[in-house]
Amino acid sequence: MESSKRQGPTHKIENIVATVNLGVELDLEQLAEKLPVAEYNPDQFPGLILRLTKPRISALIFRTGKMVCTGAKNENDLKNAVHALVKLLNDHGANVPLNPEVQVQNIVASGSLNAEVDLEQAALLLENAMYEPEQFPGLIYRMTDPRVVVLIFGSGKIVCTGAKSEKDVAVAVQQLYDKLREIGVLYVEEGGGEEAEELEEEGEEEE
Amino acid sequence: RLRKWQTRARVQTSYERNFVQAAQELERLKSAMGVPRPCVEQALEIYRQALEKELVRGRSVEAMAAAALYMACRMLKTPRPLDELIRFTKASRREVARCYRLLLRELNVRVPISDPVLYISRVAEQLKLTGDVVKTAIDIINKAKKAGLTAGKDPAGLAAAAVYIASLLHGDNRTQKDFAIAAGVTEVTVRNRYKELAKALDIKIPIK
DNA sequence: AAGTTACTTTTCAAAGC
DNA sequence: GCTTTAAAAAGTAACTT
Repeated sequence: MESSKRQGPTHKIENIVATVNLGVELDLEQLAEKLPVAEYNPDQFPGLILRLTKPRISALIFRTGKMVCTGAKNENDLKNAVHALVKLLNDHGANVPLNPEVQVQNIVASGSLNAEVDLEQAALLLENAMYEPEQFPGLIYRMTDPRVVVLIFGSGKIVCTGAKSEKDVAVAVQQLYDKLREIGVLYVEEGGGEEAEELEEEGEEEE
Repeated sequence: RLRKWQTRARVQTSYERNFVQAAQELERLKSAMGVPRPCVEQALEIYRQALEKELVRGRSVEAMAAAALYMACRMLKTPRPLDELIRFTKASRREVARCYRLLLRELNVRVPISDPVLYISRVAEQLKLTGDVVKTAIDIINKAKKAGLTAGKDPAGLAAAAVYIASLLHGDNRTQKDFAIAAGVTEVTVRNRYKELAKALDIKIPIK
């Protein structure tokens, strides 16, 4: 009589952080002057900030020719953004290679276990977990296998961060789901019809 | 003989001097906040362990002492909100929180999970409420836990709402703001938790 | 009281203080 | 350790209307 239509976990990549080595030293002052959209305050931060609008991707460009790209939601957008940035730099005095080396450093994904989680119980049963509702509503779980950190909320929604590949995210999310089911802290809505005791009279409150 | 004394003094300064500073700071916090003596003693023990494991390196005595006191109060079931502690320390909440996490990870101590019930007595005490109100509030919190309404919520906010509802049920007339201030949260939070609890637990509030 | 905006947590690289 | 970027989750806070 139990329909096993448990959806299982789902997830979506929200942000990819990658480093790019252009291999050439850059004159940030000159670039900042030619690119009015660029932000460059060396006193505040050594990198020049460029924001692309199509897919909203930001780049931090350094004197050494190294660059950090953030905001991409998939590797394809990331590649296109890097190409666009290279062209933009070359159109404004720089001379960088067309296909620089790109390394994904961090992937952030959001998702859902499609089941509510008893965070208090999970905190007691999981090894590397920290749950401090006074400071943050999510349970912080450090996974060692794929080395990632997952924020788990009572609603079953999760955030996986620290992954180096999309596969790591998928593996981590599935492993987390299996572990939480195993220790029995996942609950599907219907569950056992719990009661809500009555306490007093009826009426409306108004001030 | 002089060199021997200097050597001993040097050994003592690395450990003893820091410990004495922490003890003075904890004594100051106790007076300023009205923390029970057992909590200060427990905090001193935690601080001593932190010193032995060299966790105080590169950190301010104040931040580590505040973190130790926060942890001690929770271990002895008389929690004080971190934001309340922060008002009496020079250290930023960021560093105190960082020290607390370091102590949590490096010392093999078990700090009980924040329990809204432990904040009920504090709120009731400040507002001088009756034991019956406290009992009803605890009842409400226990039902809320069973109904899965407490996950991720600030225990102080839950306690404030539970005591507020209990007061209404017992005919007391205190404003939401009174409970919010007593619990150290905003009226908005008390109102949100109150509505949520009253609706989910189907509690009917009598018109006064 | 509703809306906004903003901050809490986690992750990661870059260069320099 | 800090500075800057991005992004999500859910809760709390601080303003404005």
